[in-house]
Amino acid sequence: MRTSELAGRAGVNTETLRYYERRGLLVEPPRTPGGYRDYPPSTVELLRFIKRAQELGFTLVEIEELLHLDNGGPDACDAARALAEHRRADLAERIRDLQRMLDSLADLVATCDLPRADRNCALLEAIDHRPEATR
Amino acid sequence: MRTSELAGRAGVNTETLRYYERRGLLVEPPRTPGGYRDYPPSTVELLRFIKRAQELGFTLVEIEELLHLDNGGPDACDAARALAEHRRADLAERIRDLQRMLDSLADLVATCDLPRADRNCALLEAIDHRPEATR
DNA sequence: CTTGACTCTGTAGCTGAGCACAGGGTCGAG
DNA sequence: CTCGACCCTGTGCTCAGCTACAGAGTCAAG
Repeated sequence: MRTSELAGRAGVNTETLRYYERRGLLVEPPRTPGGYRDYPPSTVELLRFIKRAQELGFTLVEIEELLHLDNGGPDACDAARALAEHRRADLAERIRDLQRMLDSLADLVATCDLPRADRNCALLEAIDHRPEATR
Repeated sequence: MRTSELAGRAGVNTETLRYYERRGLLVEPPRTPGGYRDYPPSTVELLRFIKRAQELGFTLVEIEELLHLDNGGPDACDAARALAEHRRADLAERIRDLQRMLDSLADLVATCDLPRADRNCALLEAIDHRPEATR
C-alpha cells in the first residue's frame, strides 16, 4: 500500500506518516523498485491505534512506549496499565486546574453585575486587586 | 527601575520582559543615558496583572486586548466581560473534553482486572478493538 | 512519448510562551 | 584604572505535533 492510500484510509496527512517514521513510531516499510514506500495492510490498524490513544490523552512518546510493549505478555500488560494510570492521574490533575480557573473566572464575571452604573470596570479592577488568597 | 529589578519583583525572567515588549504587551520604557531600560514602578503591578490573567487561562493575545480596554469606561467593561465569558465557555469545553478522556481511560483500566491470568494485555486489546461508539 | 498524478528527500515553518547565548557596551566599587 | 555585575541587540532554540514546500524522480494512461 502506498503512502497516500494509507494516509487516506487512516485519516492522516501523508507528511504525518513520514513524521511518525522519523520519530520511530512507524517502522520504515519496504520499498518498491522505484523507491516508493510499500506499507503492509496492518499499518492502517496501527495508525488507528495511535489516533485512539491520542484521543485518550496519551502523548506520542507514551504511545511509542505502548507500541513497544505490545505482544509482550503479562509484564507488558502491567506496564501498559501503569502508563494508563499515570495518564489518568495527569488528566485528573489538569481537570482540577482548569476547574479552579473556571471557578475563579465565574466569580470574576459575577462581580460585573454589581456596580452597573459605575464608570470603572469591575472585572479589570477585580483581576488587578483581589486578595492574595484567591489568586 | 532596571530590567533585573523589575523581573525580580514581578517574578519573571528578564528575557520575558523583552519578549513582552516585542509583542506589544509592555510599552518600551524610557532609557537611561547609557541606553538601559528604566521602568516606572507601576510596571510591577502591570506584570502581576498579566500573570494573574494567565493563571485564569487568558492567552497573551487576550491579555493584550484587556490591557487596551483598561481605563475605557463602561464600554470597556462590557468588552472585558465578553472576553471573560468567552474564556469561561472555552475552559468549560476543555474540561468536558478532558473529562470524557478521563472516563474512557478509567473504563479501559477497569478492563485490566478481568482476565488476570491471561497472556494478552486487556488494555492494549481494548484500545485496539473497542467499538466505534466509545471511541 | 508525453502528461499528470504521485512520491521521494531534506529542510523550514507553524502555534504559544518564552529561554539561551554570543558579542559587545555601561556602570560603580575598590 | 580595572574588574565584575549588569545591560544591550539580534538571533536561534525549546516543546508537541504536525504541515508545507522545492526540486527531483517514478509510473501508468492515452
